[in-house]
Amino acid sequence: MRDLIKATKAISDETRIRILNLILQRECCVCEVMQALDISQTRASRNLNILYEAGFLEYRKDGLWALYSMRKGLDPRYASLVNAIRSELLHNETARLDVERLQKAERIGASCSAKK
Amino acid sequence: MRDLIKATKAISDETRIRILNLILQRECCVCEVMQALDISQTRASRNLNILYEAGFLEYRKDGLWALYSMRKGLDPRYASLVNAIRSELLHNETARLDVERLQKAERIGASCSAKK
DNA sequence: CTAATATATGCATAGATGCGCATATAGGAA
DNA sequence: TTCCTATATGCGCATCTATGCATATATTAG
Repeated sequence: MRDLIKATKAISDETRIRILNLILQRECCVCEVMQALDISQTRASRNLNILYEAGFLEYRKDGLWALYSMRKGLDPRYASLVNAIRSELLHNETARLDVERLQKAERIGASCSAKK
Repeated sequence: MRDLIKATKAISDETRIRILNLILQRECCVCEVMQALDISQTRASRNLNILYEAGFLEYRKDGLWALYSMRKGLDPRYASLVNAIRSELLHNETARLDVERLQKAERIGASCSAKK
């Protein structure tokens, strides 16, 4: 019960739904998420961690980069939550634009957008 | 997006998951929910309304009683959320006891438990 | 009409949540 | 070592959430 509540809490937030949308496309690092959603580094990092803690994401380090991807072998219950999100996102304009910006994002960190 | 967030927020709460569990069994009035979960009238009424506003429940009045039931023709996205809950509840002891108490509950109102 | 009863709701409050700022941490480069 | 950079995190604050208490509303009985 606790886990299910944690999972549904995790996806009941617009920022995190948009992040899941990105990671459903491909593995992302924190700075790519920042750029694609145009949000702060803190916000990207914290929300990625919440999705990770809730059981949706895998995490690995590659040098300075923290890489998040969809967790393999997701519990069926969680999978149906992800499916609900997936079908929601199909016709969502914000989600489409986020993915578009993700394609242009570079794997450079917070300092880049800070220089703007 | 707003609707999906509203729906996932609605089910990311233990009280409301337990309420859904009852109503998945059968139509319930507020006082039956109070009795089965052993919670206050305010709490039962408010959480039922949140589930209703989120799109999970149907509402009808029968005399003094407010009757809530699962909404027919639930959007497929919502249905997969409900399925996640359903499979969670299958092996949940609290949920089992709640249903047991629901069977003993009587359609008498708040004053009953207030008299205790 | 009045009284009784089931439910809804305004208000106050404790606790949770989201996020920015500043800073800590960790890995790579020189 | 020292400097740079990507990410994580402590702290504070504004906002949201859940709930109890008291009361309002609505329906039925008499």
